[in-house]
Amino acid sequence: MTSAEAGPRRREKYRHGDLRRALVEAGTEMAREGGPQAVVLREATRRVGVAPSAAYRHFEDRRALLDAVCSAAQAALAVAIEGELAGLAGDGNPAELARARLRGVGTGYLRFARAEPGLFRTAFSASDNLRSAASRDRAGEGGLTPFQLLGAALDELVEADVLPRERRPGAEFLAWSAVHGLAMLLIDGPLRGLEHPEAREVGQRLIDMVERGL
Amino acid sequence: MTSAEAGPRRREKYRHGDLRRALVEAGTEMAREGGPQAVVLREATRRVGVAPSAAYRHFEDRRALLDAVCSAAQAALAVAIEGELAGLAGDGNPAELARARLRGVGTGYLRFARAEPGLFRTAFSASDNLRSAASRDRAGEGGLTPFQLLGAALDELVEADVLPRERRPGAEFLAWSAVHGLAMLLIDGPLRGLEHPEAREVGQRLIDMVERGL
DNA sequence: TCTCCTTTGTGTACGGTGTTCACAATCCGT
DNA sequence: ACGGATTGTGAACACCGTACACAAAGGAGA
Repeated sequence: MTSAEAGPRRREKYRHGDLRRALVEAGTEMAREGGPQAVVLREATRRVGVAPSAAYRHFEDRRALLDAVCSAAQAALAVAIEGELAGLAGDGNPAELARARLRGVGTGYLRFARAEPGLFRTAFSASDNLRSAASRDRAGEGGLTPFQLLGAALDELVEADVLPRERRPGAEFLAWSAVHGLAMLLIDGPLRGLEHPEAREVGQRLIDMVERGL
Repeated sequence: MTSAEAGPRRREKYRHGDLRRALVEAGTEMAREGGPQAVVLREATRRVGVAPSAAYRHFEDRRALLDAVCSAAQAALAVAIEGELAGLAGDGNPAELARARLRGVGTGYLRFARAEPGLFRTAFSASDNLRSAASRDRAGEGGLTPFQLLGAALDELVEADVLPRERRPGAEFLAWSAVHGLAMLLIDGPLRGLEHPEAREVGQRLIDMVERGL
């Protein structure tokens, strides 16, 4: 008990314990509120209660922090898609189930984009991040990234004989393009402000187009 | 001739003449090099040779400058699409020409995205800008914005009896979604670095999907 | 032509940001 | 218990967007 008088309360622990995770969580919250632009290194350290330079013990860059947040956002998207898929029950017909699962990936994707626009934009903020899309911390509970979930749904479609096998290679890029583009239109573009029923309808219509045209 | 000795050469004209346009041009060049993030107000004034605060005589905000650059980028995109369309000659069959024109809009869009990724990203940087997409300074030589060019192509498709009239309303959003999404994949996403022949092929395949599924 | 007002660019200043670096506190293996 | 590696601190730098008072230039009316 050297100095227990009314000095400014000492920090409980000099070491934080898990500063890296805390910073990513703070950054994720900021991304949720304002997109990738809003994840500000100094603000993150402020929220965690730590000096700005402390972040550099765990991230080389602001960009590195943003990449971690980006991964977290992609994982959240994967979880949303998994949630959409979980409610699907096969009524015996495997072809119909496979189709429903592909639609589920699309609607889950769009639902997440509208529910969490900040996180969604962050998940796809430009960087070298998206190159290796197959990483554990970009995945959901099942261990699959959003991209891999889409690929799996397409594989099931082939297995159920509804998508010709020769059309399978590269099909994920076509489907992904369509849904991702619509998501952008809905949150940033001219379709912003479309309310739930209309947004849902145009989403379903787009997925119809993909199903028909794939 | 009050002070014509060896003083530091006076600025030729105190008034710049057309500072606003000069700033937009500088900003556009920076956007071309590094996307929307790279259009920095101070740097623009530096390139033009003017004090930073001078910009505020012509733009309320950095955001206002960026919006102007964004409009210029959209106009450039419109010109690129028009260029793609200009090479098309009808071989008598109006249905085939209409189809070719729709494809032209898509390939022009994708070509521009790959040729000018910085400008492309800037053209669709998130803001209130995209809401009123119909403005003269977002248009090409023909006075139509990229969005309106797509709409016109779809109208021709209806006129040529290849797209059923009841499917026309809202179709631009479906087509735009697909092409825009692919553009994003090609410049920022997992398809980055795809070279010309492959990129062109996946583009054509996507447009096939749209044509079939619309 | 002179004067006065409006427009447009200047200089300075403030707060915020990312980043660096020497230093201090803590933890951990020996 | 000790000594080195790890992790957080504080001060500093350069840069950014923005605000404000001031000065230079131009134009309208006498």
